[in-house]
Amino acid sequence: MGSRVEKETPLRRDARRNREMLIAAAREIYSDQGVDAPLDDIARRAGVGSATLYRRFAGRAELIEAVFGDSLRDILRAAEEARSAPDAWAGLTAYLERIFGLLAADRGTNDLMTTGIQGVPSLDALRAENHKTLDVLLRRAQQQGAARPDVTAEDLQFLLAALGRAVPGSTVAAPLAWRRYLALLLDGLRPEGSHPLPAPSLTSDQLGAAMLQLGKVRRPRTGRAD
Amino acid sequence: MGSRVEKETPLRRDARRNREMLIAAAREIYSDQGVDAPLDDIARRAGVGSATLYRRFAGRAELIEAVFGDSLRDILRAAEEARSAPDAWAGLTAYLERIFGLLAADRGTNDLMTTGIQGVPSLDALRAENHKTLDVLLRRAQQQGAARPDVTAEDLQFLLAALGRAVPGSTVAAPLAWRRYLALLLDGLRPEGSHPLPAPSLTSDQLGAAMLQLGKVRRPRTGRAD
DNA sequence: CACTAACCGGGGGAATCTCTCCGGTTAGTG
DNA sequence: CACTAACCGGAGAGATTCCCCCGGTTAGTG
Repeated sequence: MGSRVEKETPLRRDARRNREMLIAAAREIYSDQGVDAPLDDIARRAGVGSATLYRRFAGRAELIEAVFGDSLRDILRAAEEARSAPDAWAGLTAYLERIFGLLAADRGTNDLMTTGIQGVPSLDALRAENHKTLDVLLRRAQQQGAARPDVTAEDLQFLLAALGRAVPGSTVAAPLAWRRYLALLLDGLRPEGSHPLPAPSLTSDQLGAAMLQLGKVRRPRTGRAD
Repeated sequence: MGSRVEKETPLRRDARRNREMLIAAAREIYSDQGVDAPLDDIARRAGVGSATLYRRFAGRAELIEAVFGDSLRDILRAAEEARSAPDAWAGLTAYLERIFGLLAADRGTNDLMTTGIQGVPSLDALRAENHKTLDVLLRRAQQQGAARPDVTAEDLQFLLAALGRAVPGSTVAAPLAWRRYLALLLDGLRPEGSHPLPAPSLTSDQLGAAMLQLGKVRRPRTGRAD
């Protein structure tokens, strides 16, 4: 993986152009179909052969990194910013609303944030930042009496992934339905009328394992002969 | 798809035996891997050729029906029973706990109840009964002041599917973690400290479409969505 | 115990997807 | 404008999975 010196051999103009076309095509297709979309589809959409795709990117993870690197960095910055809200609950709400908006708008971003995709450096950074943000805001909200004290950042991450994963389904018919479910989730996090939670929260490692599983869902086929 | 069952031609003994072996094998494999497991795997586990499987069952849906018919009928009865609880909230809680227990224990049942698999008659009956149960219990709980008035049965079904879909992931590392998340969800449904919900609830049709999407991870056929 | 309709498993075609090989083409330079 | 290293796309190998065809086998009957 050590191709740290790409600068000394600049790509020829046609190669560079194809690389851009591939990234643009991947961005569109990922947005519609998610990051599991066939790589051949992406190559075709870019108007190049599949060999060219594999020549420019070692595999799916590297293409994802190229496509989402920038937008993930944007989210990262938003997370950092959210942490500075004086009213922690308001900050948490705004942050989650922003995240859900992204999950609803782009299937690829959704896959990235709700499953345990491995091998994308920017994604690891985002996950760490996301955890930190939720942890900080939740703790502060708890101190401020706005959030129930027995809920953890891992709980929030799990629920975010679980709900987020379902969002694209509802988005087809009702683009803004996610607001309703996020509001319901948030109300469950408030201290008023809360009942003690059973079972311990997931550990960070357990959460990672759970999210890895979330991605491994293959589609059930039921009607084959149509 | 008129599969008029001809009871007048009873299966030969070897054929009947193979049929039972196939159902038993499918039950085990579905439980581990979900209902999208390769049919060839099931045939191999049953010790027969794949042709035998296709000879006994028209396709995946018919095998699912044969495997889960009985257990689905059990759930159906439990639903009917839950509706008669005097304390609607207690009934609702008990019902959801029962459902989540099943979703956590069996991946096949999970697929059946959290996605929009088509072509399985028992499943359609179960979905109808499930909706009715949630609707009745929720309304009664609202009248009794135990549930917030602005939540609908469709909301509950959506959240049930969304959370249920994520349960198997957490089950690997922490078998009882789902209790925690169900408790959190339930607290969000209580009237104390609830805030008005934005956006309208999904309609029944929209919910159906959303659940259909939950199962589909990959793109449809060549070209358009079906 | 012989007969035959029903049954059986393996093998293979078709579709899909990942990744590589190879002969032809082109960008950039002297 | 000629040269060549870099680049290109199509074709295809290999894997996976659904589904059916075909020649051999067996359960049940007279």
